Amino acid sequence: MSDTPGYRPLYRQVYDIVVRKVAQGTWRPGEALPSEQSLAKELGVSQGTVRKVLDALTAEKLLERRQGKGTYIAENTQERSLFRFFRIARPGGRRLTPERGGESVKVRAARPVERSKLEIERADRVVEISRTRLIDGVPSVHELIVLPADLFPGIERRPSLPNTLYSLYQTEYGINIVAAQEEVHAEVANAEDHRVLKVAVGDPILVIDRVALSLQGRKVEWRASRVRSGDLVYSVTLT
Amino acid sequence: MSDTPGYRPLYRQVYDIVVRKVAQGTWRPGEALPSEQSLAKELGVSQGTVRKVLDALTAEKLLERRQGKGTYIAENTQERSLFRFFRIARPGGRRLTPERGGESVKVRAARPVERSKLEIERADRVVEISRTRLIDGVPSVHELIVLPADLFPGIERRPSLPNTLYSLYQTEYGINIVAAQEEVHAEVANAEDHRVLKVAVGDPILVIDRVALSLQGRKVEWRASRVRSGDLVYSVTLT
DNA sequence: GAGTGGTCTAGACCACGCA
DNA sequence: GCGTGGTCTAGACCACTCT
Repeated sequence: MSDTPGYRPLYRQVYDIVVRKVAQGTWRPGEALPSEQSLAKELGVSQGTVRKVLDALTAEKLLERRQGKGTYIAENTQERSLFRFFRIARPGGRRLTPERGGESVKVRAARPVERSKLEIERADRVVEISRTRLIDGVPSVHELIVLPADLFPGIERRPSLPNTLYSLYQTEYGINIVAAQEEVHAEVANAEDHRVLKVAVGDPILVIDRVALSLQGRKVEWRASRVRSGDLVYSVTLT
Repeated sequence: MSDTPGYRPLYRQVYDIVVRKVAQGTWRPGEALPSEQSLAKELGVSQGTVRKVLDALTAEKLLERRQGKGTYIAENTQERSLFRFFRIARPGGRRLTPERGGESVKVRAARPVERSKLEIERADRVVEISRTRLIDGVPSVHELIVLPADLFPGIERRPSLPNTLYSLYQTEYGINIVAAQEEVHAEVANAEDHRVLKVAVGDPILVIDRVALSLQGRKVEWRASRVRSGDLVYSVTLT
């Protein structure tokens, strides 16, 4: 016998098959999957087993089910992505929608900290995106985003980037962001913060460090966001 | 017809029954529930329906299931509570266990901000707990905790408070904390931070504002934590 | 071996969306 | 009215725990 369980429930195998089909793009974002019945027949299992898998993937937000219609690949639409991963709000809870400010994109060699954050090799290149986001017209967030260049070929030549990058990752590069590890800490504003965010040097700044994970569990984005911390908060619900 | 669904699945009713029994203390934390079979018979539904409910409540962390043994009321033990709601860590991810520092408890009238945060009435009284927590022996977190006094009778007369208050709420007052809404922002250290946390005035401070919700959905605790932000971060995984 | 939760099946009926 | 997912049932067998 091996040291791994040795016992592998049927639904686990079905789960892996469905995840692989989504990851490989056999089904595209927004599309409907085959019905439970036809999936069950195709895979040689009961409808109940298929149901268990689809329910689990729906809980993980990879799928969406609509009674009477079908089961769909979840789309990282603008609003959905924002509400899921953009945690900046006004004190008291009102969620916000940032607008796009200035941005720049370049490809360069990875620095040590980036190799560590993204778990990539010494020789690998990265894409660096620097951008400012406005809230109610005011520059409020400055982001430095670093991606492994091999996963996002040609991204630096796109004329412009969408407000929510994750929908771009999904539709153009087949990369589904399913989770993000964030670390938040406080700093005081430096000269660049003063220039970009129009805050006084010495004012408090909220810094959010994020590593985003793909469906396959790979670290595909590192993002450091510096946020004006007068009337904005980082908001999250623990369950 | 009414404007509410008008349709109420069986498992929803069973769900409510089980939640009520836990909330009322019919079953105590750490105890085993009756088996699926006996619950099903008692409630006049199939085992599958009971299973659906118990699985859901397990996902919500109110129950724990152990194959071959039974289904148990989840306990807010020290470690469990800490890992679930204490999000302070070292950069890079290592989770920390705070130790108890000085604390003081008093009962007084509620202030306007507290009435708003806890959704209580003008005349209600509150318990105020002020305490310092140490990390690796260093004063690192200063907390101001406010509770509706009517929910926690006599708490101010306890000789000392445990490190994790939520296990006390659960075992002594029958209050299960199931979720918390947190808002994080940055400030610069004031004179009190300097005194309590030994940081320089003007250093960055992380402030965490939490409202904790009970199983019944009531706001039962408001907590403001001020955290030394040199080598500590607020760490959370978005999914 | 007895009792528990975990998996899997087959089938019935319900609620919903759409043509 | 048809096809979809959602609920509910009954029963079989498996894996785990404890005695």
